[in-house]
Amino acid sequence: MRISTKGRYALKIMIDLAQHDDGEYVSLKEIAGRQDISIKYLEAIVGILNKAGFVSSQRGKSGGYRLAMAADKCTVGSILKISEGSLAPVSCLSDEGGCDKAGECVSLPLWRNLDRIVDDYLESVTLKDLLEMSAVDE
Amino acid sequence: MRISTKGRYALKIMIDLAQHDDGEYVSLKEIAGRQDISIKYLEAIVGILNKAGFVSSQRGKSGGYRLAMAADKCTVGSILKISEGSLAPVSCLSDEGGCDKAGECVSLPLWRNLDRIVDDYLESVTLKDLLEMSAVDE
DNA sequence: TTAATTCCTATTATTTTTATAGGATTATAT
DNA sequence: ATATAATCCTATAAAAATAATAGGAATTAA
Repeated sequence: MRISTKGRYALKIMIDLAQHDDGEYVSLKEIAGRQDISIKYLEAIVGILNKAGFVSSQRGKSGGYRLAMAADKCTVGSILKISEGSLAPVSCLSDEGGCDKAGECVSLPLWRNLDRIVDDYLESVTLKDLLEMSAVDE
Repeated sequence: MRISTKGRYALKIMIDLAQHDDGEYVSLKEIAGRQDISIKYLEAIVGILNKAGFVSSQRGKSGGYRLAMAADKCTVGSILKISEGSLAPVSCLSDEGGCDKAGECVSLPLWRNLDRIVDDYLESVTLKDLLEMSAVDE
């Protein structure tokens, strides 16, 4: 049930951009330094976020990325689903068509419920929520 | 966030044993036939369940396995945690010591909550629940 | 025009997953 | 007793997914 580095780093990128959301573009170099992840790997992950319209980018000198939406409109679930591909606990929930034994599968209702519970929670949390949660501790 | 075949097959084994829980031992050959999984792979997985005390075994001719506890006392969560090793969404929740940046990690509370939500649900469902859920459909 | 940045396509290394193989051991049924 | 059918044990291997790295092209601000 692990979230891969793709999802975790995608979330870190989005959090970092939310923390530095002042209209300026933030370069991957800065994010890489703060989050201790290689620029090259970040490039691959932020590319997904960019194509999906979660961030907007500016090429060239003093370019970088910034959030394409307000931090309180961006759910953690949407970020993780885009970066991980799917959050479904079993492939028959995400693959088209699903399993041919779905009708008789005793465990399928369990996976469906689990999937819904996870999705409900992750869609209920926004980037803003995360920042506020951790700000309380300071 | 996938459950591997180890966890899924472990659950299938337990469900199969619950469905044939009449005091007799059920052989892996029977389970393999019904669930369409190779005997050899089942051996590896049922070994984990056996060591953990989830099933009891009988060697030799007409041997096999049976549930070591009542189906309504056995939670899906316990089966998946034993077979998968851990259900934690990030390693810092399951590895000892965790991450050295835990104090400043903005995402950690999220992972903690997710872990608790998943665990709460999976621990609330027993093998008996699964059988009853699917029996309704018939 | 230079420097800094994103963007793009490959490639590679590592780890995890998903098994399979072969035989030793054990207990039942005949 | 003995053949048979099962679990049990250790090792190996194939495949897939994960986790990056590399090199350079394109772009843009200073």
